[in-house]
Amino acid sequence: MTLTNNTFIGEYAYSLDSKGRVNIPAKFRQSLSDDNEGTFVIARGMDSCVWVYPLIQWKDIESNLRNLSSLSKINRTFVRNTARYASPSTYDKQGRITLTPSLIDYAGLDKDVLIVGMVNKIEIWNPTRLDETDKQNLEIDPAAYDELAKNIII
Amino acid sequence: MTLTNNTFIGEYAYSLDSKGRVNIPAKFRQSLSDDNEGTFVIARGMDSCVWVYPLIQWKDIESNLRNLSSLSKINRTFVRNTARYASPSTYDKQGRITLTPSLIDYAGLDKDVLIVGMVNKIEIWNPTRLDETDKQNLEIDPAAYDELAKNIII
DNA sequence: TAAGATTGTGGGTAGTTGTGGGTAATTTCC
DNA sequence: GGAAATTACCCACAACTACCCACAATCTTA
Repeated sequence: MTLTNNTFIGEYAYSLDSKGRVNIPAKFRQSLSDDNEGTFVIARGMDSCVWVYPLIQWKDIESNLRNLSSLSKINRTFVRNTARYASPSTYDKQGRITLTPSLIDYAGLDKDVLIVGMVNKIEIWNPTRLDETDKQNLEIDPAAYDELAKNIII
Repeated sequence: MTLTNNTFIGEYAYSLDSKGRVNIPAKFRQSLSDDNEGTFVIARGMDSCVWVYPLIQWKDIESNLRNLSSLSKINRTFVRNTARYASPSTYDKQGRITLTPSLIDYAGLDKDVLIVGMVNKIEIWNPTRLDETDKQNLEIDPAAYDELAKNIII
């Protein structure tokens, strides 16, 4: 069964090898539309994880960044922080992408990693860090959930 | 994998040699469209770094500058500061461009440099200075940053 | 249940990339 | 016009990356 294109759900426990490669779950690869040419863009997540975008999704972000004038300091900072840690990565014949040392370090990745579908992108986590993040998020203000409920129907 | 033409993302730690040459990352060179004829224009960045534009991108900037009337003092200052330190540089067989002593001095470049993709241009930094700039930018008004992020879905 | 196909993981090899230095051509200055 | 200094071009090497092959475990299908 193939879901909508470029849509990722589910969780997978995979491993990062000595060369910095991680497998992209077969289901995710099948969901990736052909115009991505087997390519993702990896970047720093806002939590301490790696974000993996389909190439065409990233191109949208890129074209938004391109329209920000560098005369404004805040624009420069924003573009730099977003683009700096991003890098394209095409999966190999075995279905793996290669992560950059910088991102492996940022997300604190070790051998065991958790791959999480986030609908329009993918997250790669150190399982321990995800646990910790989960615990912190239990303390979320219930009012924030109410705010969210206005925007989404479940 | 070829991304969009003349688009640069990612971060690279390279070195400036005794002749003032820096390598342009292979991925950046591959992204450069043929009509640039292997040429970049280097200029003073607005932060303390060197800006590197693809030639055709620079030509756009030039034509914008051309349209600024010299009747206004700020226009004159801006045009002068932009044009004054700019100079074209074609990469050699090894993929390196040569920087001018003036720009090396302005950006405080030493042996180790950091090359940052800024989507439509490239920045060359002294790593120490970039760290300092990063720290200063943490004090940026978070509201302004959020405002910016709101318009770009990441 | 058995055979075949698919999926995740590990490692070897050849080509590419970054870096240093040498030589020839060009420019500058006296 | 000639010498010195600068610039541009070329070669060589080491490190790294991307590609390829192999195998084991799992899932699918007959």
